[in-house]
Amino acid sequence: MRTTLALAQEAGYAKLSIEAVAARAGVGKHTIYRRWPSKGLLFLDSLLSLNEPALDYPDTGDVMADLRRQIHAAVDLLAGPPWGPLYQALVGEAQHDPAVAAGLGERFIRPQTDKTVARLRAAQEQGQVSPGFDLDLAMTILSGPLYFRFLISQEPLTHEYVDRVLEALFAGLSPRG
Amino acid sequence: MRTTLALAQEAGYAKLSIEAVAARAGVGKHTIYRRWPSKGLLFLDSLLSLNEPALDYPDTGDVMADLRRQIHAAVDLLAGPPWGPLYQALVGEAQHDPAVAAGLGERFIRPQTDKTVARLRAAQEQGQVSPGFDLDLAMTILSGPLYFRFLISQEPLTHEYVDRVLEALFAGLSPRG
DNA sequence: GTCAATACGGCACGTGCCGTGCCGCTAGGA
DNA sequence: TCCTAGCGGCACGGCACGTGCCGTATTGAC
Repeated sequence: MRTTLALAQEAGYAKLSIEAVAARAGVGKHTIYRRWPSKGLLFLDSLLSLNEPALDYPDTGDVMADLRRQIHAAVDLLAGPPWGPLYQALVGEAQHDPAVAAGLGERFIRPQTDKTVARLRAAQEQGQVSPGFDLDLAMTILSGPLYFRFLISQEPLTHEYVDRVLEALFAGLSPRG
Repeated sequence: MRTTLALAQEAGYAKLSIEAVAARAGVGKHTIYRRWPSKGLLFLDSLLSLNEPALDYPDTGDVMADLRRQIHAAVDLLAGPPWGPLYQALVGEAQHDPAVAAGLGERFIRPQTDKTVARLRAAQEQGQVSPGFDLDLAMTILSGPLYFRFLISQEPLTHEYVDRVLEALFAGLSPRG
C-alpha cells in the first residue's frame, strides 16, 4: 500500500499499474491479486490506510464556529498534496467502478456524513439551526459546494471560500434573511 | 462519435477502446487518432455533439419558479439513461485527464454557469435575491448539492430533491430565516 | 523434531489494447 | 491527366492484464 501511494504520487493514478507496484515492492503479482481484486480497491485501501487524524467535530456550543473549524481542517487535508490529487483520483475512479464507489461511500463518506449530521442535530436542539430543517439535506448542501469546486471547477479550496459558503448558507438567498 | 456513444452505453466507458470503435465503425484507427488525441477527448466530443436542447432559462419574473423549471429539465436529462451514466463517466474521466477537465469546463460547465448567473443577476436586480450576494457563489451553492448527490452519494436525482434544495437555500439554515 | 500445508517471489504465458508504421486504393483539385 | 491527401486494412513492438507453474521459506500440528 505504501508503494501504491508512492507510485500514484509520482506518475499519477492513471499511469499506476499493479505490475509496477509489484515490481517496486519486490513482490509477486499474486501476492497483490490475492488481497485486492482491482487496482481501484487497492488504491482505496491504500489511501484510507493513512487514516488521518479522524477529523472529529469539536462542540463548543457555537455551530457556525465548529463547522468552520472542522471544514477548515478537512479542506487543509484535501486541498493540497499529497491527499488532494490522490483523493481526486479516487473519486474519479469511483465514477467508473461501482465497487470503489461502494467502498468509498461506506468507509469515508458515510462516517464523515454521520459526524456532520450529529453535530448539526446538537445545534438544532439548541435552536441554532431552523427546527424543521432536514439535516441530511443540510449536510449535502454544506458538502456539495466544496465538492463542486474540488471536482468540477477544479479551483483551489481555501478557508476563505469555506467561510463564504457557510455565511451564505446560514443567511439564505432571500433578501432580509 | 455515434459508435463511441453506442459502445459506451453497451459496455460502459471503462471498457471502451479506440480499437473497438474503429472496428465497429468500419474505420482505420488512424482516422480516429488523426482527429482525437485520446479516448477521453473523443468521448467528450461525442457526448457534447448530442447538443441537447440547450437548457435555456425562462424568465417569467419569478426566480424560484424559473430556477426550479430549469433545474428540473437539467435533472431529467442528466439523471437517467442515456445521458446519466455517460455524463458520470465523463466527469470521472475529467478527474484523471486534465485535457478532458479543461474541455468539459469550457464547453459545458462554463456556459451553464454563465446562464445561471445571468438569470440570478436579473433576479437580484428585481430584489428577489439578497443584494450583496455573490452570484458565482450562489451558483456553486445551487449546483454543488446536485453534483454531490450525482457523483458521491450516487442516489437518484429527483424533482423532489431539487425542490427541497431550492427551498432550503432561499430560506437559509438559521432559524426564522 | 518432523512434516504437511500454505504463502511467497520469480518467471512465463496468452490476451487485449495502445500508438505508429507501411501498403494500395480512391476521390478531388490543378 | 496526373498528383496528392485522406482513407481502410494490416502488422508491428510495447505494455499491462490476469493466470498458470515452480522451487523455496515459513508456520502450525502432532
